[in-house]
Amino acid sequence: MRGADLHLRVEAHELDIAATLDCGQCFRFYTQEDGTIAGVAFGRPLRLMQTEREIVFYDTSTEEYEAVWKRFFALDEDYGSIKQFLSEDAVLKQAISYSPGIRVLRQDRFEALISFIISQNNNIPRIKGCIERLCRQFGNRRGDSYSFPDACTLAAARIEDYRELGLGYRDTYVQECARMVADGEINLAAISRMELSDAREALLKIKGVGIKVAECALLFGFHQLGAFPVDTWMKKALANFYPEGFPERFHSVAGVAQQYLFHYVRTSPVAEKRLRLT
DNA sequence: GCCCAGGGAATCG
DNA sequence: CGATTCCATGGG
Repeated sequence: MRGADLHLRVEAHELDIAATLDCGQCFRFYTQEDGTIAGVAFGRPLRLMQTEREIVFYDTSTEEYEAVWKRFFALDEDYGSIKQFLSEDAVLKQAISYSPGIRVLRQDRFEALISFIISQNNNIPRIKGCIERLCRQFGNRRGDSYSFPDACTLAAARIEDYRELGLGYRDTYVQECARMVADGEINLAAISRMELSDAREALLKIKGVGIKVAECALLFGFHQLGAFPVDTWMKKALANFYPEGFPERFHSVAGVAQQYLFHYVRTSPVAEKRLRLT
């Protein structure tokens, strides 16, 4: 049963799907040879195309858009206000103007948690490959691709079945985390309702989840915009731009700021030069 | 062969 | 407490 193509009038500075889906917060979207971007989220395949004035959602419906994609892309949030607030800081203003269409996605919490366990001491292209193989092995077919597997499936799978995926030592972390979720030892729904500090504490009980992975899961999977992941890139950025520490007044949306900064220092040639100065 | 990649656990002072 | 060290894997 095919849906229609939905044309959404959005300017690129409000939502840039290429930057948003390729700035290290999600790992399941790829740019195709025809220029469209395709991937899977919440078990639903999606193919997109962006022009100057609109984004085309192929083969979907207004119902699916309202129920799933609007929320996934945070199009129900006022990013104008957030960006205006963060732009009070000169460095953030620069990072935001470099890629103003980035938004923090609302991803599935289990998928985000497992994905960022896999991300540790790993690079983005290889993380994407690992997750793709995980989905092919344990997920369900959805058109041309596969859904992200659920906790029960990952918990029940044998460790030998993980080995060919190339996760390295992280495979036991993934299996054990899935088991804790499947058994109810970790209640992700309950963590969703917690305040940030309690949610952090809860996630840190999972083996393979340290501070950085917890912050990523909270920001990208639990939509805690105050979560603030610091990886090797962010360490460089903070040392160069904020030697006195990141401004406290941005704490409520520090994660959003982090994502603009992360993308900026990772991909901007200008930022790269500035980072070399110290 | 080396180093690095959106780090974390185990161990040691 | 902080600081090492080891952990699999692939690309540059």
